[in-house]
This record gives sequence, C-alpha cells and structure tokens, in this order.
Amino acid sequence: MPPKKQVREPSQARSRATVEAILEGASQVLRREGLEGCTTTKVAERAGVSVGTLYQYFPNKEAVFDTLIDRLLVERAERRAAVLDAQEDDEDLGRAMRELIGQLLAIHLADPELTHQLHRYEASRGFTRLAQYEQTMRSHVERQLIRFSERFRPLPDVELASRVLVYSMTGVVERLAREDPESLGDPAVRLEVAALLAGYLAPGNPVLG
Amino acid sequence: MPPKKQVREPSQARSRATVEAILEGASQVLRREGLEGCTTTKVAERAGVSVGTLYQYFPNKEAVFDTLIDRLLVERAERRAAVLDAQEDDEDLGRAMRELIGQLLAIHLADPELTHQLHRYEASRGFTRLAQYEQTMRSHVERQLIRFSERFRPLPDVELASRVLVYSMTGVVERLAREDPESLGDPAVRLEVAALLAGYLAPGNPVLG
DNA sequence: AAATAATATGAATCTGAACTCAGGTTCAGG
DNA sequence: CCTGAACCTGAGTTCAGATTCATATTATTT
Repeated sequence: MPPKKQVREPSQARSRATVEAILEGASQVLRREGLEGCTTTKVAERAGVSVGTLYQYFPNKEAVFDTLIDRLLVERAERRAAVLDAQEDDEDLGRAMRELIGQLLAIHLADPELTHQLHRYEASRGFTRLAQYEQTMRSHVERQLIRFSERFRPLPDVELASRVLVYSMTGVVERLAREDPESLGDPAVRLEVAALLAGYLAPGNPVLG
Repeated sequence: MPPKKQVREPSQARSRATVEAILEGASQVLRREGLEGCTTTKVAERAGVSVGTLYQYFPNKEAVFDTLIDRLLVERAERRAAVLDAQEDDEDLGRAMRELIGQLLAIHLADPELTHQLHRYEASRGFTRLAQYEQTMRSHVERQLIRFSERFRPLPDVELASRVLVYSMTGVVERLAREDPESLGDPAVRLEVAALLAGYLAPGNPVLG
C-alpha cells in the first residue's frame, strides 16, 4: 500500500525498514515543523536516508502524507470496530457512546500535533479521505438512532441528527486537542461530551418541536 | 489598518479603491482556487492591477489574508455584539442562544468557501487571531452560565462547559458549511443546534454525575 | 566470486511563486 | 499647463523546495 505508481516495490527487509523510517521521519517533521515546514529533504534527513531514496518508494511528497492518513484512518476504523462489534447487541447505549468518545479522545491524545497536521493536509485535499471515513461512522450512528428510536426524543431528520452528533463530538475533541491537549485525558471531558450527545437525544430535551 | 510596514498609505480615493480591489480579488481567488492556488499574481490580475501595486500597499501576501481575517472577525464581533447587547438583560436565554446560532450560521452561509479558506489560513498561522476571538466569545458564555446557573444542571467546570458549548456549535456549523452549505439556511439546522446546546445544559440531562 | 538485481546517494536540474525596481502614468495644487 | 507627489506597471531577480539521474553500494543468486 505504501507505493503508488512507477515506483519500486520494496522486496528486501532493508527497504521495508527504509519505508518505515521515511514514514516515521515524516511524522516527526510534521509534528515539529508543521505541514508547511515538512519538506522532502527534512523528511529524508530525519529518516536517515537521502532524498533519492524517498522517491524510490513514493512517487511524490503527497504520497507520503497519503500513506500516513491511510494508516491513521485504518487505525481509527479498527478501534471503532473493536468497540462497536463488542456491543452490537448491547443494550447499554450510554456505555457504547462513552466508549466511542473515549476512543476518539485516545486517538487525539496519543499524538495531538501529528493528528492536527494530518487533518490540515486532508483539508488541502478537500477532505477526500476523512469525509469518506466519517460517512461510514455516520451511517453507523444513523442505524443506531433508528434502532433505538423509542429511547430518544422524536427525531424528524435522522441524517441531520447524525451530523449534529458526529460533527459536534469531533468538533469539541479537535478543538480541545489544539488548545489544551492535556485535557483530553481528563475523565471529565469524556463525561461532558457524553452529556452533550445524551442531552441532545434525551426525551426531556427542552427544545421540543 | 490595511498596510503594515514600510508600505505606502493610500491617500487618494483612487488608491483606496485599489486596496479594496486587491482585497476583493484575493477573496475571489481564494474562493475559486483555494488557499494554495491563491498567488499574488492571480490576486493582482483578478483585481485588475499589477503585482507591484499589491506590494505598494501590503508588505507581503500574508498581510492581504490578515486583513481579510481581521475584517471577518470584526464583522462577527459586531453582529454578535448587536445580538447580545440587545438582550443583555433579557431573561429569554433560549432566544439569545437561537439568535447567536442563527448569526453564526448566517456568516458561514453568506460565503462558505471564503470562510473556509480563511479558516485554513488561520490554521497555518496557529489560529492566533481566531483563538483570541473565540476567547472573548467564551468569556461571554461563561458569564451567562454563572449568571443563570440556577436554570441549568450543576456545572462542575464552567470553563469546560463553555468550551463544549462553543466548540460543538462552531464544529457543527463549520462542518455543515463544508459538506452541505445549502443546509445552513434551513431553519431545522438552527433548531437542532439549539437543541444540542440546550440539552447539554438542561437540568434533566441524562448524564448526571 | 562473478553476475545481476536491489537499494542508496546527493549534486544538479527544474519550477513556480514571492517580491523588487527602474521607469512610466495620473493627479492635485499652484 | 507645470511639477512634484502619488500611483501603477510588469519584466526580471531570487530562492526555496520538489524531483531526477548518473553513480556507488549492498544483497542475492548462480
């Protein structure tokens, strides 16, 4: 999956390690210097290889970032699947929700700056990958909203509701990650975000109609 | 306010018009070509002047974007002040909230793409300006949370609550602006966002702890 | 250990975009 | 209707960063 086109496929262990080094180097430079400071030369240098080697396995700079994004999204998807599959038939929605939030928080907490810079890269590409990922998350949310609809207030527009839920959750987490990464680990944060989502869906929501 | 340093201050009406043309040109190019496609040459071309003229009034490209951001934030602050001042002593919190949301929606709806690109520019600058603006908005929210605390559920951490409120609101609005700008005009959207915030604060919130 | 393939190197090339400046054009006041 | 100040022009300069490629090194095969 790393290489894209007209580039060599790493066959020996040595070159596979090189590819990893490049990706790790890119991560480090992204964290330290940000998206605009992340040049191919610096990446190669940090990875302990020369620029030419980078182009042996990646057709261009973007391909490196693309690979990092792919890995990030795969990791998210796997974690999410792990949480959700384990509870597909669980009746405790609240717990599922809290775990989902906790999992999102954990991802951002693990590497707030890199995550942020990769999101910025995604923004420059029109959010192609990220939007697709969120689409599948929203589909899941919609399914649950319908399945357990009797527990919630009437939701005239399930799609809109799923957007509000997902966008508000990610919005809060991403902003906190930027302003105050430490706080992502605070249990209170998870509770408050859970309260946000739960209150929105609650039958007792003040804005009825 | 437009120029920064060692650049000419426009004195005649002609040059003031030129400065406006440059800013308008930059807006158009930002909308059509995005942040990375927005080169000084294109901006000048679109503005109907030559590159040299641009540098007569702006020390560099960033200064142009900075001016646009400043204007955007001033506009926001003014609109917000108009809404809030008119209701400083109003007891109808719900209405104030709805108007605040409506006003934020209106700003994004007015020019979703330009707003988005300017936010991206802000991101590249570490959100210096935007963060400061949001800080004042959060201060206001915190004040209201304390003033009307008896109407809400117990809020152990008012600062965190203000973050959750502001970040979730802006998160939803910004995401919707990207994915489906049309929807920003839909009254249902305003209602749902209001429900999100109200439900979070409601004494009946399911997550009491 | 020679031959071949894989991998690595990094100086040189290419590109495009920011910014400059020497020289024109227009305006305001006298 | 002249003149200095304000304003405008855009080809030319500069430079940083992406990409290439001829060459060198290392691994694998026979």
